[in-house]
Amino acid sequence: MEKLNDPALEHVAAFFRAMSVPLRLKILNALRTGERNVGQITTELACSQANASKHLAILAGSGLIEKRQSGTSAYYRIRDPRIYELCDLVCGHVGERLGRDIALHGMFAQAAPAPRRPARKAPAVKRKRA
Amino acid sequence: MEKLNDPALEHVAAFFRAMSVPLRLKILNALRTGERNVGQITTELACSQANASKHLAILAGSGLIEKRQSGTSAYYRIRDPRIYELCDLVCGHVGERLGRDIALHGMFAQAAPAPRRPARKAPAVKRKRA
DNA sequence: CTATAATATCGTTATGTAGTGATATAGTCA
DNA sequence: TGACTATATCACTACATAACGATATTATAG
Repeated sequence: MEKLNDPALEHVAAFFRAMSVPLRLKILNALRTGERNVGQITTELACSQANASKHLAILAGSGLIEKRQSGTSAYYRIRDPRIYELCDLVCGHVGERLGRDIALHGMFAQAAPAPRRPARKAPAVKRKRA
Repeated sequence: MEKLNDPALEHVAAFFRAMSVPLRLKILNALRTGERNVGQITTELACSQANASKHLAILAGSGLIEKRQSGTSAYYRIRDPRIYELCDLVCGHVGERLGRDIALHGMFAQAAPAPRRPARKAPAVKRKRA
């Protein structure tokens, strides 16, 4: 990594950015056991169809997953299972760091770091933001 | 990673987020050969002191680096060198993907993905944003 | 062609954040 | 003590983007 020029570094950063959203990690996780279409992801992860579609597109654009169209359905699958090695590496690392005494798959549910609030609260006020 | 609850997933995502900014990758890279103080980072990476300080703080907050105060200087160092294994893994992955024919440390400078524009263009217009 | 179903996309809002210049804070030395 | 140095922090702007609801697009079935 030492010898990377700026565009290359941007690609590496973009890769990490693709993995930096919980819902996308959940999607990758769901694809562990095989390909899924958008509807299945929407159901399994209990998110909106629009959101699932968007994040799947982002993951595909980042080269993490691949799309296969079949009729009106779009099936997505992991492009390279080595991604999971990476995830597990990070999980181990993170697990070590926070809660040296708490197992990673246990529940360290006390210290949620900024729970990603749900956005959109006021219905429509047309730019009030004073 | 399969068994992670939401707070844990957020931590993993936060880890990836910390690595998702080119300047921060450069900082980690600069720390490969040993600890550096803020001034050295500022000089080596040709960035502003404020920016260097901020990103160092972010990396420290994410647990990727550690701070050691010495007089007026603040020295930062890598907390766990295994980070670099991870970086190299990703670099290899990214390198494979874009430009199967171009070496990673070579120059694939043609396809810069969103060059991260410099922000701040107009000096001050006081909320015009119509 | 029409209806239906599955996805993708659009317009919106709220929020996060990288970078900047200016300033505050703290340690060192005369 | 005051000047100097190193770092941290502040206020700000520009921009990116996650989530939403609504709509457009596309393919299949009848």
